[in-house]
Amino acid sequence: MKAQNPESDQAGSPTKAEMDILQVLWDCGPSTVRFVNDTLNAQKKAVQYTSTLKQMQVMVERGLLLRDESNMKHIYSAAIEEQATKGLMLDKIVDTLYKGSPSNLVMQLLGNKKTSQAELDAIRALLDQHKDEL
Amino acid sequence: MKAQNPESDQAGSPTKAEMDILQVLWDCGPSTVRFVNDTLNAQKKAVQYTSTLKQMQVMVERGLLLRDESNMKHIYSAAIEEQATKGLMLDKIVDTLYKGSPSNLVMQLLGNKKTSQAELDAIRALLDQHKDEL
DNA sequence: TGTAACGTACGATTTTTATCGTACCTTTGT
DNA sequence: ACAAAGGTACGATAAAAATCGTACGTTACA
Repeated sequence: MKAQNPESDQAGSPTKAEMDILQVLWDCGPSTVRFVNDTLNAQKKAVQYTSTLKQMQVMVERGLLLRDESNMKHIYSAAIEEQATKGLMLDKIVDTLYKGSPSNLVMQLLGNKKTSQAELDAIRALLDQHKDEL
Repeated sequence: MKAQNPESDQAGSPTKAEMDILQVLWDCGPSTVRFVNDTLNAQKKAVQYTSTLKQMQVMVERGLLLRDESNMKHIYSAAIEEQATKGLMLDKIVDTLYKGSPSNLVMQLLGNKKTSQAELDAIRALLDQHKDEL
């Protein structure tokens, strides 16, 4: 049986467009549709105001956003944590692309020409730091 | 102007369903639709034979698969490299989720409870090995 | 030889995501 | 009072991705 109450459903992974919106809210905090739309357009995403509005309304239904309607200009905010959300998405990537093994992913990263020396050093530092915490 | 010849187009990122099919071909080598479909179903993906067939036909059009029609049972094979393809997908993840910084991604991985001690050790070993190669 | 098993072709449809137009409400300045 | 500016609601539609049914061809073999 399907859940009666959509509100209580587990929010599925955000789609691409949804992630763009969430990122703005994570970066800038609770905002109006106007602000989010302007930000997206400033970021080279040409999109109509009503499209963004609609997306955000849908996202409220999906449980991805919260909406404060006490003012005429509704204020939207992310209903899910940035790190937790990205963590889940990364988990899925690790599972589907790297047989569930994070080290396989790191191997890919190391072999990737795009990963700069500075980044490699940073990764190493992270590992060392993490080691100390054990 | 749009390319006249779809064959020559750059294959866009594979979709979810397409990745499932590609993975089978990467793992098992050139195969028939029947084999791919059986494999998917054995992996808990309930999907009809004709659906898989259609997908694979579309993927040939998209340049993701090659097809040998010399036999009645066509033999399909991946037209793109596994590592290269996954590398591109990972790049996109790094860009959109981690501001283009691989170390940010690794940080997430380290903080992730799902990453076992053994995995952490493996990652460290990779780093050490990589260091030696410099 | 004819029928069951197994293949491909291909259109149609469903589902999911994304985009937009139009109607209409509220605030503000004149 | 009312027009302009700026909001929201909501249905329609487009675009993308995924699924499937049906028609039809070929092979194996009883």
